[in-house]
Amino acid sequence: MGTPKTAPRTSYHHGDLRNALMDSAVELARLGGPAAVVLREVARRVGVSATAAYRHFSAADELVDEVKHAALAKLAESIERAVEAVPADGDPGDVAVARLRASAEGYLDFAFNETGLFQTAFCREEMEHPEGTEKGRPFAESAAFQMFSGLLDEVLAAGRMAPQWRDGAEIAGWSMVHGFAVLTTDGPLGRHVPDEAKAFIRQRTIDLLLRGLTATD
Amino acid sequence: MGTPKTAPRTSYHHGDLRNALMDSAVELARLGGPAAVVLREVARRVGVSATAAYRHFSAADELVDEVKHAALAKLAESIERAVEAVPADGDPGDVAVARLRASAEGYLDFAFNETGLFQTAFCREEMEHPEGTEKGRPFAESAAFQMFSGLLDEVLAAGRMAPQWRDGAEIAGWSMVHGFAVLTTDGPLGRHVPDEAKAFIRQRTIDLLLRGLTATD
DNA sequence: CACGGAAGTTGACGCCGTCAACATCGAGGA
DNA sequence: TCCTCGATGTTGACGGCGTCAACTTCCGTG
Repeated sequence: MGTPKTAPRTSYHHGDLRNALMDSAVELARLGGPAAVVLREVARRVGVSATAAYRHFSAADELVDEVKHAALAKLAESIERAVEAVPADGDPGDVAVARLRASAEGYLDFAFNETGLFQTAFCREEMEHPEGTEKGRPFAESAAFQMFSGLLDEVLAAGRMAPQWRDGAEIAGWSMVHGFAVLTTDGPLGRHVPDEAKAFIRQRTIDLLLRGLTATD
Repeated sequence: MGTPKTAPRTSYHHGDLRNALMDSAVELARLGGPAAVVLREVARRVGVSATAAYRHFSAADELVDEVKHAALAKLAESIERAVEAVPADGDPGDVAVARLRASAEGYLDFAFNETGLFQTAFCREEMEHPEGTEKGRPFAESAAFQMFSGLLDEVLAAGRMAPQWRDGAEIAGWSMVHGFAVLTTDGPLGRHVPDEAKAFIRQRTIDLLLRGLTATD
């Protein structure tokens, strides 16, 4: 525990402490989720006294919130990567649906491959962010949510979705993917379900979602 | 804080300390979620020294886990109540679908009305429970899950669901309802979405799920 | 070149979970 | 009847946590 990762610095001042603390905190979150982001441990790893962090963060919770938003950004990246990897040729409706599906896959890939960061991204917001700022902003304006919303618009425009089902579809769809991620990572399905079963129900869950969104009744 | 809730006891021994601690812990969880279940505070409220709890729980985490399972049981009750309230007359298919819908409503009612307990029910399992015991048992054998599974069987038997979609439907459906509950209680949708909007997307989410499950292709 | 403020340090406080050692009480055998 | 012994509580202490006040170091600017 608490092994310093960098050689002890030479000068009294660090020079880039804020970033160093963030990097260390993100690493801890990656390995152990939000609970692992412990101020004193973060400082220890950077080789600095615990209270030094207070020159850059108003409280430990603020540091966690920064990590949280970094994790959210990485999640958005994972989704975007998956969506962009879908070949754009072929029937526009098929492409739109494939891209939507890919967004769910990217979401779940991140949840499984970066479980600690995923948990941190959705842990309780500790600080109150002022209304106007980037972090106080409604989740509906976040990068990931906007992307998902755009993908649904594509599906609608391609005629693969009944217009009366468009409204609220972001949240309904998000709920399903997120719920599956939560239940199968830190949740009750995490430990007792073998991996191949998880892979099956993962596809099942996405299939069911797409079926609900694109059914033609 | 720390106001004792009962008159200071008269005898050296409490007599029913384990239950008293549990009640107090459940109350704290109800008000503040899993993080509010603090061993010293629980003991303080019961009017007993902190270490007395160690005669009944091996560690603080064990106490939290007990609360967790109590909360899970209450969730199952809420679902059951909602399902039983559905009138059983009319077309069997309609009844089966209505009961399935009611289970989702009962789930979400609990999440919104008892947010602290809901969060506690799904917080990370702190202790390792031995394989065979009631608490080490797979979630798939829990009361709530079994009930949900039975409701899906009813829908299938009533011919309102294509058989090839039955497999894995518990988890897919559970994911959607759970995801919505998580996102709108402690999650990012909790603070910024007004209540009437929540009510709309709540129905939307359930509708989408039922549509996916019962669509006739 | 002095000097003022930004960026680190030390030491302390109260909170937490936990342990070891001690105190109290009630049930059951001598 | 009394004695004892195990179950159940208590006290005091330890280390770890977040945080504050007071002090120190160093760099950029006038």
